[in-house]
Amino acid sequence: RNLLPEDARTPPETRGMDAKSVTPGAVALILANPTPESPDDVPEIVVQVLDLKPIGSRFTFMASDGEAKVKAILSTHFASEVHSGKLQNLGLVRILNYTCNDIPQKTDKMVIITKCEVVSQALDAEIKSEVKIEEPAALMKPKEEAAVLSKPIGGAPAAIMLKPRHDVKSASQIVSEQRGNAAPAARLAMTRRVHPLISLNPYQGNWVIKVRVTSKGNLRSYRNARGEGHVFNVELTDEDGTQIQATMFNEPAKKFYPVFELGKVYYISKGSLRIANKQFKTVQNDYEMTLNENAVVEEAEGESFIPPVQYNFVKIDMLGPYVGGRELVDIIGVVQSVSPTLSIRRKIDNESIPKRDIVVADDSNKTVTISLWNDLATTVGEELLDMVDSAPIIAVKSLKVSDFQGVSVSTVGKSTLVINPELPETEKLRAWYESEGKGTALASVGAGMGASNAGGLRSMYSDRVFLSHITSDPNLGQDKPVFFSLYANISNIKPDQTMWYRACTTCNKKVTEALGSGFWCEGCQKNYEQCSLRCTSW
DNA sequence: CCCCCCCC
Repeated sequence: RNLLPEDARTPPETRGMDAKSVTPGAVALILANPTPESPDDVPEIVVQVLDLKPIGSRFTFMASDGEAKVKAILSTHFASEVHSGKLQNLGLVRILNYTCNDIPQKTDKMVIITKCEVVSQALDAEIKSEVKIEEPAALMKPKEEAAVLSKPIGGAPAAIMLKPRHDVKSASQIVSEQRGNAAPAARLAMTRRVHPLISLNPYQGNWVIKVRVTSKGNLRSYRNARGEGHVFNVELTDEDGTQIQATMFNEPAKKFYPVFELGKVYYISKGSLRIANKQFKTVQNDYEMTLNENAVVEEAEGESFIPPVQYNFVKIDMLGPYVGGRELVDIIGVVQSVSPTLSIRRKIDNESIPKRDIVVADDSNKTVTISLWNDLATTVGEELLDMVDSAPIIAVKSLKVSDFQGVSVSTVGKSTLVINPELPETEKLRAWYESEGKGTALASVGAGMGASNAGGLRSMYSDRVFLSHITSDPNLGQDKPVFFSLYANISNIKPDQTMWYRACTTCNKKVTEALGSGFWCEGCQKNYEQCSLRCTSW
């Protein structure tokens, strides 16, 4: 392990906002010490930010010391610094902790910055040093690192002496030592450095992560064309807030199901990573993890707590694009009504499942029906029924959006519901409800669509339209009416070739709007309150 | 390798 001697480091008290330039040789310093154990092992490193750009929810840039450059990626939690304008392109940042993403057979190194501070906002130009240096020490193989001597560059520390590390113990080492009876494999894993989740990749398997179980799925069995088996998923979150989904199959699924507990913290090693299928992604990570029988999972004791749930609330009037999709949504709203519990018989196996419908409203001035299932229907639903008169606010995580009644939502196995959550949104909603919502007759988000579609084509979004209960499916032919809803991109609909008209829900013939209300159907010779929307071509 | 999640 490569470390700077104490006197080569800049004392923390001199690390201020006063640095006006980069640390000469900074890139070489980083690459010579690719995985510092803690911020104490990181010398003064100030780099200039070049080519700052977003990649997904994160930002990358080229970290420049005026001479050499290295690709850098900022942990997700620095995104706000960029958005706020504090961290700017051409600005200076002091790197306080980092880890290098070491992909074998790849020459381009990447520094993952886990801690940094802004030293200066954008300078006028890119800093370019006149000094030429030779190959950075970085290109050496790990075994050769032990005796690196860095070159004196400008005003940089004269010599970078390296010493074996024995002075700083990582938390995992301490835990490891306290647990002398751990399995040898586990103990070995523990003595290694804890990697930030963001640094993991499919090409390098030698890591240990320290993560909290922030979602635990059921141990399910499945049967399909490829065979049958058992499967079990967890969502893991590290201290940077990076998340990954881990999957176990068959024996490992059974083995680890009782090991992983919601809210507990674990050291994990010897898992494998693969590119996550975008279609089924439940967390923000390009990769997903598989744990097989060789995986090492060790609880970090004394660190258990139920983490604050991270919500991504969708306003009720914005549920449309999620209809029929796989993406689950979170909703926060005021409970307006709670139905009795019903027993629903599942078609596939005749099993009875308790269900309860509740109606919630939010400050988009819309309501939506939420179907609660199982425990959420019985226990939680009963609690809601008891307090419905006080208009409780609920936060529901992981809801499936369907087109029933135009738009409605339903809990799934992993859904959670919190009554009167301590969130800023709760206060906002309460204020809205008291001042406005309570005294207003709010419409269901699905009203005017679905069975009660009387309004024709509704354009809710700039790039798409919501069509509900179209009575002709172009795949089935005009004469075979079906009922379905969809969101279609406007670009897929050719306005000049498309005729929209209102059709009778009974005979599917064109109807005319009746005087007063409803629709007159010539075919039925009857007045209807509802009609459907039909299109003659796609 | 799952990715289903119930009923109208």
